[in-house]
Amino acid sequence: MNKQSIIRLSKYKNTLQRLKTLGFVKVFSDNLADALGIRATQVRKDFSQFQITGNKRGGYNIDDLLERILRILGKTNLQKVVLVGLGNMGTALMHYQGFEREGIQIVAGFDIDPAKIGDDGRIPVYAMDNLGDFITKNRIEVGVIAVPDIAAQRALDILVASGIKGVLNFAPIRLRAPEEVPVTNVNLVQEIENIFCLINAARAE
Amino acid sequence: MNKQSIIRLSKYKNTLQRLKTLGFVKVFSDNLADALGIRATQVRKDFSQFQITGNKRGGYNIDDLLERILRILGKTNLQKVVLVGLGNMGTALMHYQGFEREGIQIVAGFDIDPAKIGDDGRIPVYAMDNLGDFITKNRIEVGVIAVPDIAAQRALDILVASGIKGVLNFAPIRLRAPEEVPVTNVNLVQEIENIFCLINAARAE
DNA sequence: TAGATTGTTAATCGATTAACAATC
DNA sequence: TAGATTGTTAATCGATTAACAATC
Repeated sequence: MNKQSIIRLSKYKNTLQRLKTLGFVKVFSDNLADALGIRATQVRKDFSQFQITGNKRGGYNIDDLLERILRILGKTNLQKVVLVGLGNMGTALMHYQGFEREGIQIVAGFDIDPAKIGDDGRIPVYAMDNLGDFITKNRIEVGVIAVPDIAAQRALDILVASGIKGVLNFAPIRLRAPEEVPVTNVNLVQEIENIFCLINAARAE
Repeated sequence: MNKQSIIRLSKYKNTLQRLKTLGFVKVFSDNLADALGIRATQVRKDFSQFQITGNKRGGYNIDDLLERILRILGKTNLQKVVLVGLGNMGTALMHYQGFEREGIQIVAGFDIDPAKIGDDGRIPVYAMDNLGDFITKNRIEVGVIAVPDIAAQRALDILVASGIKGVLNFAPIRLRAPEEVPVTNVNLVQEIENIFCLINAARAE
């Protein structure tokens, strides 16, 4: 229901998976709160929202808890995404190991540059013309946009028209999407600007 | 004062720069609100917080407004940053054009891998051993961490010990830093997980 | 039982928005 | 002047936290 709590859900998951490798069997709201730097009440409130219950006195069973969270996060299956745009950022994302490790698979890349099209044996790269069809045929739910600003809205329109359900956008521009298609923006220039701004603000105090 | 309003400040800046290229001379709180998808009162409240005033009836002069905002954002000078870790993400950031365009300059990269050390004529890459000295000597204020999880805390410690003022961290791990050094995290796996989660939540409703 | 932990209700806090006086 | 827009105060909203009853 609440976007913040969904983000925390993903963090609980990571913490739980680590605790599990350490041999932990149960966990208390207090433990998770410490790990995330929040309050224990918040943890219990979050779980309450998703109808996750624990045992008074006994905390939460990690296996049960993880299963519930993974189901809520939609992680019971492999999560397939397509990548649109193979510039610097796109290429880095393509090679980034972290996704596979978390059950996220980039199944195909798309670019207008013919030189980038082909299959190096890992992830195939197709021409932009094939984007719509690919999404429809393979029922892809999530697309990542890593094209230049000017091409971003066009890319999004194709994704939406082909039935995409959600988008992660790296182009530093506000995209127009129908309400039912969530678009999350990652703007790296802005992130760095914010840090300088925080530094400046601290200096001014 | 408020982190949200600082982030918006950066967005106002982008919008204003675009309006300026279109030949606009003045702008109303309503215009900026539309551009950011927020309310006009919020825009005026933000400006009020930073002691930016406009003209009743006449809106805000774009040049004046931009100058004020750029000063608050610390954009009067070139913003120098160092990049620690030249894996996929680090390399992509190194080649990303968007920073230079906004007055952000990656002045050096650092990596443990000797094969990555050198100077291709654009941005020099040094051994990790030189990181601390470089920051101190060049009075670098912001560092970007793009090393693997396990190396991230160590990298941060060096940055902090050398007097860094703020950090952007791509390692998917919570780093411990002194309170006065803001650390902003970008976690791409988490961003994609959140999208899937939003999709799932929508389906459940 | 005594102590510890959950789950929920009520209070608090902070950020956004509505309302409106000031004024160009 | 009439109309439009700013700047601020007060109301609202949503999210976090404190308090505490339930109970293992």
